Amino acid sequence: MAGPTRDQKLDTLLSAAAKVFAERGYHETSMRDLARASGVSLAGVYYYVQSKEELLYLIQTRNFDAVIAGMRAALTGVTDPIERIGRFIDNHLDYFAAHMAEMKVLSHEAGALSGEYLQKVNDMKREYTRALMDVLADVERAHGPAHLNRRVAAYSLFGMMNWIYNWYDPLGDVGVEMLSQNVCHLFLGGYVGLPVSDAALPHSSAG
Amino acid sequence: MAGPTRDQKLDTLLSAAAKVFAERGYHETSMRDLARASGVSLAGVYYYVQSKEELLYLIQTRNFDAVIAGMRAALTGVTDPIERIGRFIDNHLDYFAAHMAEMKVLSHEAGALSGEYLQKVNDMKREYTRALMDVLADVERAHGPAHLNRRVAAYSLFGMMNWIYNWYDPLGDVGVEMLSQNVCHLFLGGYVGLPVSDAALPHSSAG
DNA sequence: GTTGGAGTTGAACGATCGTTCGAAAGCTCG
DNA sequence: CGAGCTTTCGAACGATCGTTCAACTCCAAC
Repeated sequence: MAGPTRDQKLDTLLSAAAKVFAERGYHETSMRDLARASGVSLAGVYYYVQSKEELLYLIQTRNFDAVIAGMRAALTGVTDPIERIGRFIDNHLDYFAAHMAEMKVLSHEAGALSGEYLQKVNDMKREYTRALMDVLADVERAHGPAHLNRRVAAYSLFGMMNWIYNWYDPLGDVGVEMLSQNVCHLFLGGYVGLPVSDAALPHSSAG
Repeated sequence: MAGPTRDQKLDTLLSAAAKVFAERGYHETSMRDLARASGVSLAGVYYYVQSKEELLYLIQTRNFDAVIAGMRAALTGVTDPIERIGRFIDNHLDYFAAHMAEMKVLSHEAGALSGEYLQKVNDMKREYTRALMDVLADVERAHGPAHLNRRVAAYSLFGMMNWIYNWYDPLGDVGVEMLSQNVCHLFLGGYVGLPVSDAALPHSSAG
């Protein structure tokens, strides 16, 4: 019969805030909007959070943490560079599609943070980008140097994946697996220069 | 010796506003910031513009108009579907790199408009997206059906191209031609499934 | 030199913002 | 019951927001 714990209430608040931030935008959203959306009073929000900016920071770091952790788990034990890229893309898009509001806030509201908050998120961004660049280096080691700049390729892939909050509907006629497969094909076909068989993509394996 | 005309002053104001909007974001920017950045008084801004939202609207439509007009011009007379895609990408990235602030505002501040303003920009977006989809249909007619969803491919390309405001520096070591060539290679290699020779890309032609 | 419109301004308007604070309400344990 | 916490809230704070307006300058036309 125990009521919701403090952390659970914070999670509820963060989830409600992410939804409103995603719809209206961070700066357009007032703390009164968040209070209304989460069912507490205006002052009540400040019992769980120190400031509006910390609210945004918590949404960004918690979800970015989950993305990075999922990426590490998806890559451990996988040695084939092509499949490593597939897993990287898969993890990113799966999480994105399952947490559209939070990931839109992470992708779109990057510049709204400042000071230490901004620095910590930027650190995670650097780490995540580095991980992708390392996988790309693996691919080139195995399949010969790509005919395009590695940094351009990496940010192009991030662009493909992060842009989806502008158009993708997880409940529409394009399923998440299809989306992920298409992005894999698009990127790998262009990056390594040869068509990738479906069998090489992680979608065909269980789990 | 004629001083700047009214339209020229409006252009100056829009250009200054685009720069500030790109740096600080639309909602974070106050009309007082814009007044300071453009060298007029706060009230003076309202002599040239009816509202802050109209300011954003003018930045978006004027530049979107230029992108669409450039695309039409770049595509007229070109029949080879692959080269048409190359021209489409080229025009988009060239204009983007040459007007980073304005295009960041167009890409990133899409949801800040409302009412009739939003509808008009959305109409242009639909028109531009349709143009790309038509070119993709041409490609498939010429090279056989692609092994990926056309809509996913189109929005992935827009993602690659529009995301650059997050990382690309036109004055850095990656030139605009290299960026455009890389994106062409990446997209065409993945979309039509075979490597594209440099000769097929519009960069190799004069102009 | 006076009129009249174009351009510009300082000062102010009401509204809304993020945040604070003291008090009230609920809960646990003696 | 009531002491001592956690949790919640109404009300208010100063600041800043977008916008307005009457008044001012400037300059060409008569």
